[in-house]
Amino acid sequence: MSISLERLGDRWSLLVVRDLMVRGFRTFKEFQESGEGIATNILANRLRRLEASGIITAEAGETDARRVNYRLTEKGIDLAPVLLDLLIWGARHEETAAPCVLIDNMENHREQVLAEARRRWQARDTTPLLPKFPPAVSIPGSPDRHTHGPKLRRSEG
Amino acid sequence: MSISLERLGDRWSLLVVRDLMVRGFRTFKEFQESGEGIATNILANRLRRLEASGIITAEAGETDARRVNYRLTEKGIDLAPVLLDLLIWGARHEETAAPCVLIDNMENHREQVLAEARRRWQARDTTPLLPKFPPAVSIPGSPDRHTHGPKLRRSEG
DNA sequence: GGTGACACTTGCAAAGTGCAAGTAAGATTT
DNA sequence: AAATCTTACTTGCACTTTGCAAGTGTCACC
Repeated sequence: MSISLERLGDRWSLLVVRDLMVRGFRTFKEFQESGEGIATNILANRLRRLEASGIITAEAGETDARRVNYRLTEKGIDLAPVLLDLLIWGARHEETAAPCVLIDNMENHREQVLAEARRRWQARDTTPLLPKFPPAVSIPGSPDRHTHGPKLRRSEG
Repeated sequence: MSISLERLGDRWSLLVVRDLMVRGFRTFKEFQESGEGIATNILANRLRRLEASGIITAEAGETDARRVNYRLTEKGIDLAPVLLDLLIWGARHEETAAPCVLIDNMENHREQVLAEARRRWQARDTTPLLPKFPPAVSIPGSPDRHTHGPKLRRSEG
């Protein structure tokens, strides 16, 4: 586990992976403007490190050669469970923009969410897995639940 | 998720949480001598930050007042899934000391491993969840599988 | 062939980190 | 009760990493 933290144990690396995975980012500019406020030199450095670790790949754009398209490797997409758990943890214990329903959804349909993330990766489908935020992610084949109201957290009693 | 990384996004914080959770550490000295090589000032700083974030608590030892016993809070033990996934990811994709069987065990009995971690936390049971390494963790009520031989990783084909 | 977009570099100040040494307070030994 | 030891830190200092602003090189489009 300490080796994992050697690769990912900083403020930015996992955010880059997340943006690739759930927000469908592919280019330097998208990361830069994502609102997280990562400095360009750090971003460049992290992209290189992630590439060196085999977590992402970089390839020149087809239509526009200036563009560099970053993409998760299999090793990278295998980080999905970590990201999901971090998201759930943050939503449960910190102030977050993420609505309860969405989190519940992710906790209850964990395997489906992960499968969907992997599917999109494989299909090169860059539709964001998580929307801006209000609308809940809809898992194909899972019954929709109502969209409002705070819910008791699992382990609060 | 970015809030999660604000709390835990560095080289050491999650290692401290892990040592509390699976190695049964409780004191400053144990962390210091754990072999990971954390500097004492950084350790002190991280313990304070984790405490400020409500992830751990510090209380004076009962028999020896010099001793400070650190303990995970509920918020802290809720990081168990993150740690488990990081461990599994590292074992699958990086060189690790952890034997395949142990990892398989953890992947296949995820919920049981997490339940066991929580149980020990609740019971203040500081027996390490993960042994030194060779012996595999035995989950109560789960059939033992044979202990040797490399196994195919799930997503390698 | 000039302009602008994109993906970076570079320079520099500020913050964070690692190491060695020191300190304070409680326990233990004599 | 004085000396010593343990534990949990803090301090000082060199070094590294980060953040911000500005600059550079390459390509596409007009």
